Amino acid sequence: MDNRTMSRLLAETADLIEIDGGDSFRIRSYRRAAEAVEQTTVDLMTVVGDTSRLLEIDGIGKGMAAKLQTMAATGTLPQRDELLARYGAGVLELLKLPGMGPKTVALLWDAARVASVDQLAAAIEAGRLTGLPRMGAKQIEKLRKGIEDYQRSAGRFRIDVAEEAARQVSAYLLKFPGIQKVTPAGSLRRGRETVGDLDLLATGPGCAPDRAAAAAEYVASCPGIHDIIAKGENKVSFHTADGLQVDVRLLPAESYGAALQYFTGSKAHNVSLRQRALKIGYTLSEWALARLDDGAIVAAATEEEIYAALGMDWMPPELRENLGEIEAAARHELPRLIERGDIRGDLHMHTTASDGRNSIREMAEAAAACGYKYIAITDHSKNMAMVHGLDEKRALEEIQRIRELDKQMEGRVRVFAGVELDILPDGRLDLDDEVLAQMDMVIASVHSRFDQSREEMTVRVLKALENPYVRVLGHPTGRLLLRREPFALDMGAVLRRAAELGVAVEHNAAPERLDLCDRDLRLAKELGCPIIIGSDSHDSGNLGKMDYGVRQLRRAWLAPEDVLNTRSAKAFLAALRKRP
DNA sequence: GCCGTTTTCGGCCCGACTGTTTTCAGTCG
Repeated sequence: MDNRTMSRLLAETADLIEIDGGDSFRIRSYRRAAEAVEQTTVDLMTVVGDTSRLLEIDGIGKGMAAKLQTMAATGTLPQRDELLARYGAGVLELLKLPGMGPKTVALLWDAARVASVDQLAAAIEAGRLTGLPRMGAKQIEKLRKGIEDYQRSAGRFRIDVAEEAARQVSAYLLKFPGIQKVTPAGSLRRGRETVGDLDLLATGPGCAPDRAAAAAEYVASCPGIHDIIAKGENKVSFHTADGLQVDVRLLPAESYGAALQYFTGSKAHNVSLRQRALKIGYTLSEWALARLDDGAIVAAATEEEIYAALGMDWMPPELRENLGEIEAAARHELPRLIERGDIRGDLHMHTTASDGRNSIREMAEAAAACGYKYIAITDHSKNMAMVHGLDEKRALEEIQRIRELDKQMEGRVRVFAGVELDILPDGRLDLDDEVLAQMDMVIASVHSRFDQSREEMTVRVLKALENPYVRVLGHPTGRLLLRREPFALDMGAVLRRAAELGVAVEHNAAPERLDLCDRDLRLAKELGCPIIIGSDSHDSGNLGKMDYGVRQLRRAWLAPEDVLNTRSAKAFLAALRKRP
């Protein structure tokens, strides 16, 4: 059983205890443990026999350690099984409906024996909900709509999709005379690869408490709104046509910093920060940091002054996940995170030779315009027949063309010759070594066969790493965001071997991939595995999308020196050629 | 159920919005 499954079982147990009316602090403990298990870079299956290793993890005490051991041994958790037997598996899904919390689920189960989304829909149709406590006509209509939305919407949205929506709504908001500034908060600001809903914070003279009503009216008539979820004095929530929930908050300038801090989150970061505030006699809310005794405001206008009043440095939103950033900020030891401008070369791109839209020259010119000093052209190889992948002959021809163009660019941008190989199901590569020997950079990627088991996939990748010409492991998790599950792989074993061999692991920055999650990246750094980032551009207009991938690197606390392509072209090549 | 400059018991984050209330419970972020 992997960490993710253990985490899910713990989180579901928390939900079930909550429906069952259990102690709220115990529920919180399960949730905290679920998060800790999800975040840790330790593969719990390998240390589960050693209780002291489990207790080292924050949020895991004696009780949770025993539960982890039970799960590892039996594949299940008795508490969860017991509650599931009582309420049915459907109640967990019921909890995902908007406006549906544990109390309502319990009520529906007690009063109407509703235990799934389908049963709820049927109960509403049959009118069996009327007359129940807290179940007026409006509430029932809300549930009916909630079911519709739930069945329509896919859940989370890719960061680039959310960012485009944020750009459009912001542009509309800024046309209102009383709104001067709009900032996205929430998981978009923290740079998560997907966002559940979009938080936009607006401020300006028109957002003052006595004047915000007109602004709220204006927000509610934003073009493209599918339906309004809520409209208050300083908040308007709506769905866009494609199902993205947008929350717009109107805030006075004097508390903008407190609101920005609060709505950026994460939830775990905020809880931890508030506990810290209480310990030194302050209370923190979305309106201000204030003294507990007389309520006098200590800081509110900017994030910097709030963190400073708590004895901490301001920290980039990407770090705010309660993974040690609060302690580091208090010790004034926050890392200098990598930035987009630190990246000196883009190392993964395709041209018209395989499935790209532009020529080598066009890609090189676009890279120069982006400020890059070097690029690697890495078209697909022959096994990828559907994209006209290169066989040995064409690969050699392409190397020639790249060498010529490199000369013609006269050092404005160095152009390296590379290839994105396919790792065949048995671990062999699909081009001959004689050809690979002439490449500056060979990326080996898995492109097919998602039906292999975790063990088979691990063996396959480990075998490919042994080829001495392989310098980079490309999209090693096979993750395509929101489309299908990545293939299972023993990342610990793969990254450890890659580190031993000096093979770099690539974080693929294309927004639909972002295939190393921040946990994988933290693990790679811990194991000393070289890391590179590439845009996987198929289009010269795409190179700027590197930004999304860089934000994942920042979320994993990576500094410029942790990433190979922050180095000069020469130093980069030298690092790649370190392999014997 | 976890945790400790509050340390082995007694704490555990905070406010807005909604709908159904007639002073508040539930949900959300």
